[in-house]
Order: sequence, then structure tokens, then C-alpha cells
Amino acid sequence: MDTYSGTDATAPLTYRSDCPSRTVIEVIANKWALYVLAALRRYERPLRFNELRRVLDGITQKMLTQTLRALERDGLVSRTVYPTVPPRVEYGLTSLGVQVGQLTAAIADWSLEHTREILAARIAFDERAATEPAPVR
Amino acid sequence: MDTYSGTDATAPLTYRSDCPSRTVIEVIANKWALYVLAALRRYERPLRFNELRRVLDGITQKMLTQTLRALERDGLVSRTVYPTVPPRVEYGLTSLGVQVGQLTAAIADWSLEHTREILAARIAFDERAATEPAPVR
DNA sequence: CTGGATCCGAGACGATACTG
DNA sequence: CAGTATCGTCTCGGATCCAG
Repeated sequence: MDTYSGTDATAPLTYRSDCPSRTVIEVIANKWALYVLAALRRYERPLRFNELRRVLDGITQKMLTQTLRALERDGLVSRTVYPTVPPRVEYGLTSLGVQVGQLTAAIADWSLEHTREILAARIAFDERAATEPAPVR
Repeated sequence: MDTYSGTDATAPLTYRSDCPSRTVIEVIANKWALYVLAALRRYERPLRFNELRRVLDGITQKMLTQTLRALERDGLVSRTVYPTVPPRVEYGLTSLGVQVGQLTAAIADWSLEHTREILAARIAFDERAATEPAPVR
């Protein structure tokens, strides 16, 4: 977008759009990636494709493939093919993946623990929006 | 953890699509929400709308509004209007927001620290894909 | 300054069919 | 079993204009 080469000393902490770490974050910042990492971490062992599919209720095989590819590309997930018949493919966490898995699992756990509070906040918010005739927005 | 009506004893750990925590995760699992939480946490003080916009390089005001609304609705971000002229609106973290902020900031920090490794993994992956004539996929 | 409203294109995503 | 391919839908997200 814009490149301020030291133009503004008042903006010491910007999250630049060209920072490469953003591309990393954008891989993690999607629910299926979070679920895949969380699942692989929970089971503490490699899982097969259809195993993962059953575990991650609601995911389509397309999204699972896509997500696994992205995670594999970033070196977070390893893919091992056993040339048997029928074919057997296992997905496991790399050492990088284990690290991220701890972080993402923490988020998943937190979400689970605080679901009630957040659901309550939502209801309150929605009621406020509904009852306020002319909200000061 | 969650309750499945005992249909399948071989699937003890599924991530059910109807689990309410998923809706929570889906709010967090988008890059702008992660950035907003990270920014509010870093600055350790409420930020105004356009402050946030400048900090989060590349975000449009639409997405910023949308993201802030979602976070506010979930009780992670508080919105305070000072009826001055021109209007002044500040966004801060709630206690819930501070908690999530720690988790998401950890991810952001990790991404920043491991950007090199991941970029390298990507290059390796892409080259493998390019050189392998008939990949065993 | 802080948004809301609208239009629109690109990409996400789901469903289905097919293959080694 | 573990995918790939194709198609249609639909939401996300950017750009622009407008308002209190």
C-alpha cells in the first residue's frame, strides 16, 4: 500500500501490509486450519485423511485437502504416503506445527471455556441494538 | 469434552459442527480480528477508529467497522463514544478481550519470529512440486 | 471524525462426479 | 482410500459516495 520510509515518527507500531509474517498469519487465521492443528495435537499421533474428515465435523474433502496443502506448504504439517493398497496417507505435526498447535489449541480451549460468557454478550448486544430506537452510533 | 449421544465409541474426540464454541472461534479466526486484538494489546490503551486504521495498514474502513462490531458483539472489545464535536470514539479491550489478546498476540509474535523458516518451507515445497514430474499425490 | 449504504468483482466454499 | 476436476453459488472484501 504505502511505504512510509521513516516519514512518520508518530506511528511507531504499525502492522505493515507488506510484512511477510502476515502471510503466515493468514494461513493460521482460518477456522479449518485451527481445527486441523488442534485435532492433530489432541490425538498426539498422525491421522489419516478420512480420520481427519470424520473428526472435523462439517468439513468437506475439498477444504480439508486445501487446508492440509497449505499447512504442509508452510511446514506445519507433514504428509507421509504409504504405497500400500489401498493407499494410506498420514498427516502429522512437524516441530513447527507442534509449536503453533500449542498456541492455536490454547485459543480453541479458551473459546470452549468462555463460550457461555460470549454467547451472553451476544444476546445483550443484540438486545441493545434491538431496543435502542435511535442508537448513538 | 462435548457430548455426542454415544453413537460412536470409536470417535471419542470429534469437533462437532454444532458446538457453540465454533462460532466464537470463527470470530477470532480472521486476520483482521487478530490484528485488531494484537494492536489494542500492544498499545495498552484504547485507540480511536482512525488510529486503528492507520496502525492496521491495508485495512479498509468497512472491514475495520465490521471487525470491531463483531468483537464488540462478542464482548471482547468495548466501544466508548465521547459526544464531542467532532465525535470521538475509542475502542479498548474488555477483560475477555485482554485474555484473547494474549493468545492471539502469541500467535502473531510466533509468526513474526518464524517467518524465515516458513518462507523457506514454502520455497522448498514449491520447488518440489515444480521439479517432480509425476508427483505421487 | 466516525461511520453507514451501495455496487461489484474475485475468490471461497459446497456439491457432485470421476480416478489411480 | 485419497484425492482431482468441474461447476455453480454466495459471501467476502474493496471502492466509492454519503451523512451526522
